[in-house]
Amino acid sequence: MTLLHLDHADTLQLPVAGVGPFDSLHTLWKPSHYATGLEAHTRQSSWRTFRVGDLTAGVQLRYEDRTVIADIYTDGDYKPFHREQLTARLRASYGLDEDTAAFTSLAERVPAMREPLAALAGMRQSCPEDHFEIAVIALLLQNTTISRTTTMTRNLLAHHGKLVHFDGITLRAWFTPAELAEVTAETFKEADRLGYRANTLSNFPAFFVNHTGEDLQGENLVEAFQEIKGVGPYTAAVMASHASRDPAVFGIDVWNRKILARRIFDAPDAGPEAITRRMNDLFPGHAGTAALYLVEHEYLNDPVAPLLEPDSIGAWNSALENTTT
DNA sequence: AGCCAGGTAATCC
DNA sequence: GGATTACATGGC
Repeated sequence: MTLLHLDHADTLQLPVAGVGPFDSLHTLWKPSHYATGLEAHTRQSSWRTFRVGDLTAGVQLRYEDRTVIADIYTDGDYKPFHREQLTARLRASYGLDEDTAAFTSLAERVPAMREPLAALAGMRQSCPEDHFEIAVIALLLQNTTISRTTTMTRNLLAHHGKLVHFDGITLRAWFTPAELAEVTAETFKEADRLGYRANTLSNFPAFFVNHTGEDLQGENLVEAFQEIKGVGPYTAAVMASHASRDPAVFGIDVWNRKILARRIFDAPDAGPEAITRRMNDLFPGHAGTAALYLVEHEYLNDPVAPLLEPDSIGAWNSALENTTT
């Protein structure tokens, strides 16, 4: 795969709204998130790629004086509307306009939340993926292990995405729905090893080409997304909670079910209804945020994809650039 | 060797 | 309706 070099095009200053705490490290980097190659993090700096329309952008992020500073690197004509789109995308992706005060005051009354709050206060939900991209992630999480999810993600991005270099880092970048529409279900199955998900993924490009952002406004998103064959309640809830950033919504699965059962019931497992009811009782309107804090705290001391040390970036770059598939 | 993974749809009664 | 089962694949 060719390595695309991105040039510096802009610097965005993104002030964090409100006056409450802001945990920049755990907003930009989530200890529970698996490795995709789409982002890299050190304690001081994060790098992430975005597809914005026709543009491929690399972004370097850091935090100073209550402001997230984003250096933008691109592969082509950078226009004022790209600046607007990226600004909106970054503010939404990292919840820079969201206030955590209402959640915090609820959480302070719940013993199970004492440690997560102490460690993570001011953390926002992060979702740099757009609707299409998070749908692909949620699909690849269905009924399989993280190890296989990681392999399938790597295959899809290596075969159909891009490889870019900017600001000293090499990263993968997503394909767009239009680009993925060119790929057959047989390729998804045989080359990308998606198994039965191959047919579902083939349904995604058409849906997202036909439903761009606004026309899903006002719809019941959890229902709307389930119009796609292969997308059920779990995948739709993940998509909807990220699309709407509704702090009350969370997709419950075998993984977070066990984590939440342990934290709120002190039991190894519990039924999904019982967990949902209890979370809503404890954190009315903010159960999704509460689940986020409990899950990230679970992984805080043993992250799925640990932070990089600055002197290991060379090895990171080589690993991505030498991938042959 | 089987069982099970950060589910879903089809097919039973 | 709710309970069961096939669906791909790979790791333990």
